[in-house]
Amino acid sequence: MDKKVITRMPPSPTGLFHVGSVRTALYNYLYAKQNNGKFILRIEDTDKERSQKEFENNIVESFRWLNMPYKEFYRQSERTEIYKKYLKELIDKKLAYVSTEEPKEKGERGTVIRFNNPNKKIKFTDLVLGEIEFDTTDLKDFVIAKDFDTPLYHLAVVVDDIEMKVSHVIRGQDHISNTPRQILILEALGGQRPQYAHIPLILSPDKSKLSKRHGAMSALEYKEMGYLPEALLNFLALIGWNPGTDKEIFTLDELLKEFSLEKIQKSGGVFNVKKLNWINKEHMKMLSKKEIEKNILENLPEDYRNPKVIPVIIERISKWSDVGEIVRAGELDCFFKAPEIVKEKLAYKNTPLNKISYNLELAIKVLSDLEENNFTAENIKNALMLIADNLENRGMLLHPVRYALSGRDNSPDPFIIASILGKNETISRLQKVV
RNA sequence: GGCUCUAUCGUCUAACGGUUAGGACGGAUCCUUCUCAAGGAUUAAAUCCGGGUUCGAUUCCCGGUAGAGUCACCA
Repeated sequence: MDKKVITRMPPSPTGLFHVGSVRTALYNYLYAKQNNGKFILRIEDTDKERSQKEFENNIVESFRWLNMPYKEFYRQSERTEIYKKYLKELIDKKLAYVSTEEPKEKGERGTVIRFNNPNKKIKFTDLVLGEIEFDTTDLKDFVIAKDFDTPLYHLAVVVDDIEMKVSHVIRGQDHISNTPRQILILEALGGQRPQYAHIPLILSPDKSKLSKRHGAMSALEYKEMGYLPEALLNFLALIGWNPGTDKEIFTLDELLKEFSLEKIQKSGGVFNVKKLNWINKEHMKMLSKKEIEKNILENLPEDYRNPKVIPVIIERISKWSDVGEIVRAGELDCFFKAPEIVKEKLAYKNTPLNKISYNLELAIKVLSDLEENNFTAENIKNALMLIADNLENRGMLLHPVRYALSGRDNSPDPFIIASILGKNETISRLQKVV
């Protein structure tokens, strides 16, 4: 009978929950859930100085946004008595000792509790990296607690993993050198060794560990930027893992089906925002019309909230905050107010202006013949193309019409713009220009 | 520097020891209504170096080199 799979995510609330941790959490979550196991969130706040409630809130909120529910929640700061019990046991068995020493730095104490290092070789099999061996001699008798009420990281982690019956420790490779220390404590306590899986780090474009100066780091910043949580998860999952097939777009459910520890990469992967944007766009395409509409409208300034412009916007964005960018760039202005027209820009290549204005009058004529309720992009296109195709170049008609309506060098095509503006406004803008 | 780990296109990656080394993002070119966007097509682009083992190494072994992580009374 296999033991129950229990995984955990142990962030310390000393900063905003960042994307590297999101991926670690995701792998832990997926592995537990696909094995009918249990996923635990454990706040590692033993450092009273650096831990802050607002960061804990940020962690919890991140999990909520990402839709990764955990079955149990713990705070190490509430478990002091438990650590104390184990600490005493260690000391009773002479596996640790109270050490009185000269403080080397300010803030250091005169007495601390040190682990009695047996100075041996520790070997373990990592699920990602394979066999790994460390000589723990150079670790010396490391400190495991400042006093009985102030346990330090390694002690707290090991005690909790024993108490919570954690079966798989899935964490970043930056923790690999912590593993021998923790195994030492684990053995002293007589606990059962979990399986270790040290996953590759997420790197900055310069290949160093991801850091703040390379852009957004915290999970919730991606929420602010209007990324979809499932897309972020999809993207992160693919750094350091792949299904072995060509499939790249995954919902959380699909990830749950396909994820496996065996296919995790050994070396670090660079965080590539362009790929994130592409993945996010693919996820946006899976959204219902209603959801898309709601999100775009929310990101539009109030006087720009016309549902008609949604089709124009959706094909130009890869995340919701891009809506604001488009507005700021003035790309939507022509739908809401008459543009400023520069006469010289009206001409297509070197077509003389009198020829242009003649073509424009032709356009006004056919558009006037269209019924108000038939004024669709499709019908406008048909009507205008009839004229344009008889010209030596379609641009001789299409360009001035588009420019007259938009006042921009680059814009959506004239048919879409006209259909959004409506018959009256379209014709009035064209007439004004003529 | 010590310890540990890693090494395929710019990036993420695929390839029972035998493939024209495949896919995706990004790039370039072209097409699709003048421009933009979206879409489609095409294309450039990689096995770190040197030895072994083998009939045959991207793949296995060794050595270099390069990179990363870590060396707290933080986690």
